[in-house]
Amino acid sequence: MPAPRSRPHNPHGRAGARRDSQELSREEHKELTRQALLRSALRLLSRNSFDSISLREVTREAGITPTAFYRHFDDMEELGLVLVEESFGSLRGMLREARSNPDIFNDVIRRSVEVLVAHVRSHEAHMRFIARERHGGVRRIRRAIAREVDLVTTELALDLAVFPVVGKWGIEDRRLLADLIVELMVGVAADMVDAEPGEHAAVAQRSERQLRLIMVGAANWRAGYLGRDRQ
Amino acid sequence: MPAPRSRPHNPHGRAGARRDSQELSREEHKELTRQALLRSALRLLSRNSFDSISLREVTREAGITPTAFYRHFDDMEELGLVLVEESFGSLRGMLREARSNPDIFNDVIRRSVEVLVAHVRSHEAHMRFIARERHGGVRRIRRAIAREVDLVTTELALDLAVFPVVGKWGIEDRRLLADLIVELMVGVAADMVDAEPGEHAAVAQRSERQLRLIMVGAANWRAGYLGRDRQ
DNA sequence: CGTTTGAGTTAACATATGTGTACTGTGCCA
DNA sequence: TGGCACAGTACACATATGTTAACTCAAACG
Repeated sequence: MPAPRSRPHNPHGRAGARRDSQELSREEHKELTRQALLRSALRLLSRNSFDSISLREVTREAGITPTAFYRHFDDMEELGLVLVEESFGSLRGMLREARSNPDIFNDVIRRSVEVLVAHVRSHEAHMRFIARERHGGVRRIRRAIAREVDLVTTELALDLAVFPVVGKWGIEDRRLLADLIVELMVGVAADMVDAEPGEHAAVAQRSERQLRLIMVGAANWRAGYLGRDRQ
Repeated sequence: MPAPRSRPHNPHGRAGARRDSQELSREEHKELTRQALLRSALRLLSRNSFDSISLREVTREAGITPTAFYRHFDDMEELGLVLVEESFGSLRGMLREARSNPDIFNDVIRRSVEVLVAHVRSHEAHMRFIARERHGGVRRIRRAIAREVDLVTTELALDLAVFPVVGKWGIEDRRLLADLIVELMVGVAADMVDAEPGEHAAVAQRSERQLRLIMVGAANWRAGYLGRDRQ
């Protein structure tokens, strides 16, 4: 018995990571290891896809026993759904904010891209997770992400009403445009998390120009949804 | 011993799937089980992501023993890379063809979308695989897909030279546009494999309109890459 | 201050995985 | 026709997984 069972409990093994049990209430502690689990999952998810990482890996990374996992989540899937929520938590509000103050419509584009870029930078792991699982292997997670993306699209479609030309379109057509824009932005986020940090600026600039091109198309769009373009 | 070991070899268990060993040469047979492995993998990949399916699952589905796998591929990864090749095999040629005959430029759009939709329909499993693994968990596969997408983009950028307005742009700007278009198309394919077959037409129509909007933007684009849109 | 609660532990289970080694038996070629 | 190549098999291995059951022991509560 080289290491006698003299450490028969040691709670908050690494989970707390800040300080020991001192001056932390019981539920504060629980919340802390819950966060540790989420962050551990996120770290593993930057290398592997969701349905290939195991419950045991996550707990190992978080510094707790496999069985303790069940104190926090029923399932790995449940943890994944929380990650989806987290990922879209702040983004939606920030994007809407970037679109308000419609002083100069031109700048709305640049600001939206800036917000997205900033969000990708500060929530890189989350966004990589979203990009990876958007069409990934776990049905419920795919659905959850689709729902969130849909919300963003719907909001954008509504906000587009204040734009000069587009504002006169029907909601259907504005949704079409919103869909195009959101799709582009998701693509940008996906490209960015795969790119080197040094390339972020280039990706951002490219997508800004593409967004601008779309807006030119919108400004010159006519004759409704079946309008022929005037090549 | 209810089932005595009286079946001590039985090659082509299910792999052949057509007929028994009769009238099939040795290497024809090998090719057949190779195909069986690829198709089995593809079937599993419609439900799970690549790095979560196991070698054993694939062989089980194909009707051979796990160890026989190594007669065909070194690795699951190698099998994955073959799937990437297969997925882009016919698509690229068909797309280029759809863009040739630039009689009426307007129709090029509709025809391109048609080709894509047809390809998605006839290669649904492959396209789902691509959509799923484009940002998926396995590095080398991601890279391989990126390379293929890049080729498609480059080809499109070149072909855009024959269009009336866009043709006068520099290659850089044409690549920007090509990139936008390809990104949209990949998104369409991804949406389509997730959608019910009944919705295919709607998705196709939506994307065609979006593509048209982009072309309107291109037609009215001016003052180079920093041009301000004329809202 | 004694009791209860519950986050975390250890131990054990049935089952799954990738891969090595040794085999078998048939299609093919000399 | 005899022998070899080799696609496929059987068996074994170390290791990994999800989950159950019974526990410990400190914080929170009466």
